[in-house]
Amino acid sequence: MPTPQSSKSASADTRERILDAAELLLIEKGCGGTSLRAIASNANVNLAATNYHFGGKEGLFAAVIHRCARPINEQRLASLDMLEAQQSHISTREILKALLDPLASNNLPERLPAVMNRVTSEPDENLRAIVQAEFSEVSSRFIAALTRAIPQVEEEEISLRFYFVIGSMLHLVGLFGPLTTAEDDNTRSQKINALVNFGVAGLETEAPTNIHSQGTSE
Amino acid sequence: MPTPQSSKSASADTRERILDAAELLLIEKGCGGTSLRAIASNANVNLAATNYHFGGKEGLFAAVIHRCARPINEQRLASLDMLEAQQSHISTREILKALLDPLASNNLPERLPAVMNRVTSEPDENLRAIVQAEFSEVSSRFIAALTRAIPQVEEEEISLRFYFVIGSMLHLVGLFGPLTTAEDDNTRSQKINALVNFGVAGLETEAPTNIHSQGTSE
DNA sequence: GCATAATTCAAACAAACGTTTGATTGACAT
DNA sequence: ATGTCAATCAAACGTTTGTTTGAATTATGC
Repeated sequence: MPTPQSSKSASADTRERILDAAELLLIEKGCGGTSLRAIASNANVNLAATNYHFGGKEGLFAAVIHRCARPINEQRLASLDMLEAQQSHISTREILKALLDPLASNNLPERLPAVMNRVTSEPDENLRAIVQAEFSEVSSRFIAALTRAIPQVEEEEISLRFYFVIGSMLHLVGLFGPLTTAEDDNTRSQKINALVNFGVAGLETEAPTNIHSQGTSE
Repeated sequence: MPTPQSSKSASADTRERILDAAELLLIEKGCGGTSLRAIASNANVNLAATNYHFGGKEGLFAAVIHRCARPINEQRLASLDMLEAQQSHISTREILKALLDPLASNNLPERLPAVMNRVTSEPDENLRAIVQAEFSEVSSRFIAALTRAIPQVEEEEISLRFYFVIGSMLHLVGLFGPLTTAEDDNTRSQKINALVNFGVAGLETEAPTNIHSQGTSE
């Protein structure tokens, strides 16, 4: 099992071509619907190269996830670091913008949102664990920041509402379309902004959760 | 291609056993990860029966989706009908409760939320079309009701926020766990209630969507 | 009871899958 | 030049896939 690391010049091209093709097909066909043969064909490499460089199908998709998630999560954490260094109290809106604005930035890999949307709903146990590990720091850091920003809501409720925002985000990037190469970035950032507004209001609401008959039905 | 309709007595058992097994495996392994052999084995029927009764793998999963989605969507539309018949103005909360409370009701097929969560993120084009057709009436009816309930927000924005709620809902039912047979129904309805509160606040917010620098970053 | 149709069954089909093998190529250091 | 190792290649491995076939079995109508 060689599993070589990225050497400087020789096979770096092949590795990235494989990752590009795998990323594209993962978005279009999903994880289970993408074969190593299709990846190798689209990447113009030999079939065996996929196993040679990534050890197998699972290792390949893990690499795709890592390559996609790392830069956006680093940007999120850097934005949060900057906020926490500059001000003592951070608003909910600032936190959500640090979390969501990177999705509208076009200097990031464009297909990133689609990969996230596809891979967070994979049934495969191992892939789910990889995704969870990739996002665990972002989750805990942002939940902690939101808990400080919204002291009137208890942490457990904040945590739940944070996952509501994540769900909205994933659904939204799914609506971006599977291949939004040159989609109107203006429209995209408008939708991200709408999600920020939606999330701020939802996170900060003090509506009682233990009431039994808030509506008139029943 | 016989594709028989459900005859009264004979093969109804087989059909439902196949649907049950397919539903369970669809939740656990996803659509692409489930083989007809595994379904037939778990259902204690012959492999060929799956193709005989449903015409193929795609027809089988379409039947699973239909059997799962129909009762809950009928309940949603019935609740909305009742609200619209009884009162001239309906609150956002009442509408969201009509949409989401069925997920906490335990007299519905329990595995329904998990099926929805799994199938709404399928890459397969045909399955996505089936799901979309199954939910199109619910979507349009509830968006229309929300537009009337929240006149201060334009319809396009309401539509977008509605899909945020749907995204939160799907993510939440994913958190319910893949097999929540006897999970604490109390906990589940509490989380649904939290989602209602979150959605009401997010839907009704009048935060401007065209502002350029609401936060302090940048 | 008998004919007719619906259903179940074991068996096989071709195709596609992930993975492995062993030879061949290329680059680079000595 | 030569020896060494990383990288690419064609080819095949054994499984598993969805689907089909034709006979056997069961239910149904007369």
